[in-house]
Amino acid sequence: MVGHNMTIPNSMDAMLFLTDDQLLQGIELMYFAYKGFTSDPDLILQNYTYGRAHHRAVHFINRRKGLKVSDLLDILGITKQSLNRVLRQLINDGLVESRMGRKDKRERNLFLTDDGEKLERQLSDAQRKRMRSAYRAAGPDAVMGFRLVLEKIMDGEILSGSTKIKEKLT
Amino acid sequence: MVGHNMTIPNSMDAMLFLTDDQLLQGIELMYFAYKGFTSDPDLILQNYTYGRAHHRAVHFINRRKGLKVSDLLDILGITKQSLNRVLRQLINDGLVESRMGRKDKRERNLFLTDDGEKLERQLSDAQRKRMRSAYRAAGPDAVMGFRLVLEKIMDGEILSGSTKIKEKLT
DNA sequence: TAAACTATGTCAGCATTATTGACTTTATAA
DNA sequence: TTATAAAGTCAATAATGCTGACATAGTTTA
Repeated sequence: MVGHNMTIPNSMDAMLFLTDDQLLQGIELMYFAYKGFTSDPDLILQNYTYGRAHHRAVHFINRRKGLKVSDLLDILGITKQSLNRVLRQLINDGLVESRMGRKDKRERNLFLTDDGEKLERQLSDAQRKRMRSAYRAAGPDAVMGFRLVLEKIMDGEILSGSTKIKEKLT
Repeated sequence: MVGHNMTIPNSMDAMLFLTDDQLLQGIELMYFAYKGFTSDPDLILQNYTYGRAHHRAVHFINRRKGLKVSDLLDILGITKQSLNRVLRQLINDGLVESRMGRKDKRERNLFLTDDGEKLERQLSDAQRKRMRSAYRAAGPDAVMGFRLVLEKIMDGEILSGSTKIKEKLT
């Protein structure tokens, strides 16, 4: 008897990595790895009045210096009301600077201040340290596979969401 | 000039996958892939009064049928008060059954009811579908690398947290 | 130029999911 | 029998998301 949600392997050897159990293991791996992935920055953030949402904002402002508010909204995929709360705190606390657009004065370009860069580095150092040791332990070939699978997992998301994200990533 | 947070490659070829930029790309990849990874179940859950926390509970009760409440707490890494709210709803709604332990009557063993299994399958189908197509597109070697890197990312987390999780995973 | 649209910001209210702390009930162990 | 353990509960609080409504300034278009 084959349940309706069971994968039926056509060629056993080639499809073994696609059995339901393999997929469920991958799903749990994603869950636990993501937990580990965020745990170091989360610990650091406890010393501040900031949370994960602040980390994300700071990360992407650092990576795409001078990006517009609307760009950040597209990247994060949240509402402007949600982002605004976070951004307002960061700006009031002097970690982020919001400069009026030069071409279009309605736009605001976002930058990290020196203090903002300090926090970004602190968070990034912790997260990169874990990634580096994982990459090193797994080796270059594994890293290629890791990246490839993650890109494929993203793919559907990007198509169904904002198409601009892919450009922003690279 | 080399900043204090720059990786200094010893042998250029071998270390290229460990540059700060490569690591930051990996970090963003994790972020976006996780978003995609949760997006399908999240959509389904909007038709119910449930959220991601319910999904997790249902997933692990299905995967480790009859597990104790304390096991679930260890796996999820949340407080019993947080879990209790979610579990109470699932039990009241008839998706989860809580049976008194046979050896130790203080313990409660958790099971999905038929309705619980129905929901689990619905959520799991969506998530596995995305994983399957990603795995298929990336190929078996990439999947091996993917799994290896995720395990390494987890490692630190497990050591610093509940050691029992690793047993529970396999 | 006047009207429509765009980018940003803000207020208020609400939902989900997490936290801490205090306490109860029941059952097992010392 | 007293101490410990597993589970459940109440109350208060926090972070982060949402919707809806609205304001202000600047740009486009008719």
